Amino acid sequence: MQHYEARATIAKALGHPSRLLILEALAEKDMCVCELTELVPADQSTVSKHLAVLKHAGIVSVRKEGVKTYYRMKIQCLEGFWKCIESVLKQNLKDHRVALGA
Amino acid sequence: MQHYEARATIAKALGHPSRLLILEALAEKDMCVCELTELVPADQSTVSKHLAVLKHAGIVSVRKEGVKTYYRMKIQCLEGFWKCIESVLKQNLKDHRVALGA
DNA sequence: TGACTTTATGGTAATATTGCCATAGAGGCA
DNA sequence: TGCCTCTATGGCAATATTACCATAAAGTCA
Repeated sequence: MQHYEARATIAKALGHPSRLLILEALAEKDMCVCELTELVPADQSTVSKHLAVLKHAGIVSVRKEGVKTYYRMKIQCLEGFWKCIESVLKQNLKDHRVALGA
Repeated sequence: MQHYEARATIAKALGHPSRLLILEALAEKDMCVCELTELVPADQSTVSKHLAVLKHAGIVSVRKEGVKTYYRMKIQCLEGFWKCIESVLKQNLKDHRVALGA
């Protein structure tokens, strides 16, 4: 059962809109907390805590540069995953409309 | 931001060990609640609620057969995703050990 | 009909998550 | 040194999640 705990930790870390927004930004390039704070509609302390969650799950890594802290995306699995998920959900919608005769 | 809400709903649904156990079982074959209840170390009502979460996220579909309710996996994205995640995490561990000179 | 099985749901308590404020610590620079 | 920026953390209140129990609804079958 603890095999699933590790996976659940990853999934839970992905389970918040702000964190997904952060991850999509980090997929482009490393960013410091100050940049991410401008991006995310939330307090700096809140962003910092979201980043701690992602760090704890092993999804991002941290690098200090002077007074700034840069976060870096550590996994490349997300884009493909969401693409797969969304194509399935879109197909389901289509099937549903057909089933309704619409 | 609501684009991320939909994804977060999916991720949150994956964010519980019991639900991951259920999904791995459903990846093999459709199963009724009674079968899943034997599998998961939790009350039948708890399993039923976990299934409702998965259903709401669009990850599984439902089919009634007499008195039984069968759940079916609707997405095929999970196995590849976890494989990707775990290979990355494993590589990180390896790198970490090398960095320590172990 | 009555007994039984299967499933879902309301109630409720325990726990976890979230978000903001206030603040502390660390680095950079005049 | 003094002041600024950047970041993390403790505190706390609001909200969400989880799990169990009890129970109701629906199907099956004698």
